[in-house]
Amino acid sequence: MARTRVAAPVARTTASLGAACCPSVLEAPLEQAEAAELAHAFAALGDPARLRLLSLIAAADGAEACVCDLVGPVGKSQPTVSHHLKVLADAGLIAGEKRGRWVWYSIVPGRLDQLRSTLSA
Amino acid sequence: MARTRVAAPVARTTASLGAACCPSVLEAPLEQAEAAELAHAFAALGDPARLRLLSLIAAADGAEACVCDLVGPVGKSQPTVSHHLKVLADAGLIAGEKRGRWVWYSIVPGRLDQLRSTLSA
DNA sequence: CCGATAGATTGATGACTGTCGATGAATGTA
DNA sequence: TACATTCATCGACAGTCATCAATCTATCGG
Repeated sequence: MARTRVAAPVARTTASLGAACCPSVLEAPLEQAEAAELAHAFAALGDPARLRLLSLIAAADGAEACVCDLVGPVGKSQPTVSHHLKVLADAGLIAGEKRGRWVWYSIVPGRLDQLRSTLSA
Repeated sequence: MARTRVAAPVARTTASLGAACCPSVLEAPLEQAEAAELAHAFAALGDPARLRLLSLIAAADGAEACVCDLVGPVGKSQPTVSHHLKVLADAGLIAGEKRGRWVWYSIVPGRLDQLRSTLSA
């Protein structure tokens, strides 16, 4: 791998979250705002291309990937991939870090756990 | 009275259930078909009204609710609520059972767990 | 500087989605 | 039978979304 990895992509801001951070869908009726926030995140997962991007990033070497490594495998044009990455980033699921000419995307730790916890009773 | 649920998710005490049922987003790159199937389910969760419907059903007495009990709280018209319930049912998240004049919707056990498991590493 | 590369942004387009009023099909009640 | 209730379906409309070609910005190598 010719590209040099410099630093750990993301600094964990908090310890392990997931349980007490966010409302559960099953425990009590959701407020409008809670539902809107959650729906925004799940909608980001509601596209096959974005799920594949997530899994490609997670499975990549060092758990990070640049856009150029994703365009081919996901089978979409570069602007489309860039768009989907932006949607995922806006939902807090991934984060990009520019290093040289490349932008390295990695999965935001804890965010998926957060969503996962909202699906348990 | 109490719904005669099918004998689906019972003897799965080994490991957290769902571990072997469906692909994880984070473990290996998803195939197109897997991604499409998962995205369909997450897309169903990607709407505030549907999340609220889920939580209303889960929190209802007996964990089931008829449409007439949902229209008011969710704040949408009856056809719209009916539409959202259909989307949730098509995603396998809820199931409806007609009893008399009412259709009682309940959350399909295990389906949310299944989705939840795809979000863990 | 110059050309090449990585990636984001813009603009256009076709498809899909959420929404509601009107209507239809079942079911229960007087 | 006639009427009311419950819910699904239909038709229409406005808004959003996924997609790509073209373009723009930033970075690197010479």
